[in-house]
Amino acid sequence: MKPMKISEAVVRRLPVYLQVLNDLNARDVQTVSSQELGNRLDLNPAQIRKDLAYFGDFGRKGIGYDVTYLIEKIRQILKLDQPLNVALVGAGNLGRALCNYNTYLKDNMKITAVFDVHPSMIGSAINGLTVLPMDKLKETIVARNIRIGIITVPAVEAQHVADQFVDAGVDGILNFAPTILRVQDQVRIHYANFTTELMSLAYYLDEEGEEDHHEPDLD
Amino acid sequence: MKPMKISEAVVRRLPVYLQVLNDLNARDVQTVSSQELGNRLDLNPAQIRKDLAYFGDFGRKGIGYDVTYLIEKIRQILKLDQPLNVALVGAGNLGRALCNYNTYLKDNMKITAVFDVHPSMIGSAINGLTVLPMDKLKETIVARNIRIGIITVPAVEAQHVADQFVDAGVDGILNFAPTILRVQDQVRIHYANFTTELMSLAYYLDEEGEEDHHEPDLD
DNA sequence: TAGATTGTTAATCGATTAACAATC
DNA sequence: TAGATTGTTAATCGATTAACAATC
Repeated sequence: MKPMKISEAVVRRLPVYLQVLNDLNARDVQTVSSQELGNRLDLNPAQIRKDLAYFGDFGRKGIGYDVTYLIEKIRQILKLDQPLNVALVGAGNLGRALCNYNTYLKDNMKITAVFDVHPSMIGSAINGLTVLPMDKLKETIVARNIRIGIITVPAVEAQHVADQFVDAGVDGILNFAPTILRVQDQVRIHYANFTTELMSLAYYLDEEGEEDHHEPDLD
Repeated sequence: MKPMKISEAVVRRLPVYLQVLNDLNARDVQTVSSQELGNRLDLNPAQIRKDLAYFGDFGRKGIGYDVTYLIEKIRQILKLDQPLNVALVGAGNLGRALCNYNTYLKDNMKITAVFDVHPSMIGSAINGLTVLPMDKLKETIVARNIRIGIITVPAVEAQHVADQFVDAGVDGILNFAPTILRVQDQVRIHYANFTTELMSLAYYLDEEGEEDHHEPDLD
């Protein structure tokens, strides 16, 4: 257990490594080098080695990394080797889509409670879960040991939901609403906002065209 | 038109500035300082000023930034002042949720075509759009001047869909499938993967607890 | 004028990359 | 042994922040 501070950039790359490793594993690849991983991810091999070395000596000089072993190790680092209960507020289109994605069962992360403010929603079932009213939020989160809250309500309601999550004692929030949330420092917030993503993508349209995009006619 | 290279970090902050500015605008705030924006976003005011100064002199010394003017300018920078047509492949739960989010009409970005491989889906309507078969993809993208493709299919199909998007001539792809895509360099790919987001969030659980989280009993 | 706040330069900080001894 | 590849140190690169003259 090294007391070294790991940068957020490193932590964000770990799930991506895991993604590629799972893919290699599914194709029965036994061993992979940082070079090979770098190719697949458009990342510098030295960076990958350095990232992994923060957490231990997972590779073998002259050989590379054992795929299944590295998967196991990264899963441990990300705490995916133990169950993680998640609650979701907002049983609209997006919320329901996420609930149905409980494919990530294999990663031990599971949405175990769904809430909504709308009386018409309450009591309906989504992928085996009954939608609960907001006044059951705190007791459910405590009783089911829920650590993370997902917010899929409209932007105007998001802060209010966040406050209730924090009050109920969650440690992290994943916010899909297009708004900034203010919470106590010890609660971590990640944003998953596709509008933002789409906007930054829009910036780059034609951007490369300004350099040398004079397509030679190939007829 | 300065020939300066803008870093990706800067571009990714612009939509977030826009979010906050729209919020201020909705509450009839006329003017905002970098200090105030920094407070709301947990960002250094100097960074905000520097980010904006890459694109022009939008502020007034001693006063701050005019909210509506800055919104207009950022929208121009992100090319949100002109229509941007988007196509989506994968009319499952998530795909339908995104189509129904065409709230972002006000930003001129609009999903104008939806495709799916499953015959059972084809012909059905989602938020006014008819789901089309994949063999109509290229002609539709060309005909409707679609610049961006959204992928909401399972991971194993994602690369194939990406190839078709690239072949049809899109400039950017927003990929929701949990897999890395390989495309020609001039096509830009952004990833919107909540599993990844959830995993990196999981890493931080209890992390702050190791520092000094000895909650003083307050009874 | 005094106070506030920008745009920008210089200083600092941190992250990425190159290079290489260790070793499989 | 020769070739490959790690883990790690040092060098480089780039991004963030501090500081301040300009000016509203």
